[in-house]
Amino acid sequence: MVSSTKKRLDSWVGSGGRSTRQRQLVKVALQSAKRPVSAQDLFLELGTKKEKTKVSLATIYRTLKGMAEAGLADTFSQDSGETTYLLCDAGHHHHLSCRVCGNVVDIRDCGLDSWASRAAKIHGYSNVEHRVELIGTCMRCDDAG
Amino acid sequence: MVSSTKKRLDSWVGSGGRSTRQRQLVKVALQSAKRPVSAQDLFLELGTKKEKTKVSLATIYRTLKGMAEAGLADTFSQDSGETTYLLCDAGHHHHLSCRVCGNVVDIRDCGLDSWASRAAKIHGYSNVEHRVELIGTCMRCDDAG
DNA sequence: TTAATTGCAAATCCTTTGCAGATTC
DNA sequence: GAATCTGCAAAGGATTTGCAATTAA
Repeated sequence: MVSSTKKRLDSWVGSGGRSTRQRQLVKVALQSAKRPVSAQDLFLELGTKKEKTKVSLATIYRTLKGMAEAGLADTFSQDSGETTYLLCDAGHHHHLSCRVCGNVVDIRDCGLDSWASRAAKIHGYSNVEHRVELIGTCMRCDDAG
Repeated sequence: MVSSTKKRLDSWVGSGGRSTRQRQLVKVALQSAKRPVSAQDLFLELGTKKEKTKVSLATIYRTLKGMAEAGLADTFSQDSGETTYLLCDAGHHHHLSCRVCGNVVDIRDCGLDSWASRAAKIHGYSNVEHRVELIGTCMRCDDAG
């Protein structure tokens, strides 16, 4: 189980946000991740590098939250209770992730709107949004396994 | 955002589990809920009733977790961080919930398997599962609003 | 009887916050 | 220089766990 959300609020990075060493580090680290990562993950990663890349956990939490609220990242709730983040571009899309390695690819043009409306209408629900997650095995892991 | 899972493990209620006052109370309370409820919700609800229906928070957590693992309940991760539970029957299904009142109805026969496989194949993923959430406004809330 | 279960309180884990000092614009 | 950040440590909130007492079978 895992779920994602996206809010759209251009406070923060969009307007008024300042460019600091730590925010750059977090953004870059997030960009190079191919799968959702948690604040703790980034904290370890950044803290390990020999250079002066250390960023406090509090700042990482604040930065990730800000990016999510700005719509720059999608969030996922892991079963463990922690929240993970993945850089993503705007617009409606879903995620297809590998059950083995965790890699995620975006699915655009899902084409499920009419299906969703129909399904909802049957139960008397209107104004439907849908959220989909696909979990499979990616080619590489399939070959390896 | 909100997500659900279901594991299937017949430990617990299925085999070896004992029938206790507190487990009955939790089950009944869950049955009468039309929407996902948290351990805290049930704790308050049970603790409020005048009769001797009080169950400790720890037991409620343990019971809910057990029911989820036994496949008797679906779990949802709220944005707030808490986990909510909803009684559900077995088999593949999705949830359509009302964004206003939270009521949930099950969607069976989703018919999205081939759609999902196709979408996954395009990206080289095999063996796909899909998870869907529909969020709309139910008839009653639509009229009221 | 006896292994399973409960309650309570302490312990975890993840995340948020208050605040003083460091920074960016 | 002023409004924003950052870091640290303390605070929070949800959930889990250790353990002695209780209870179902």
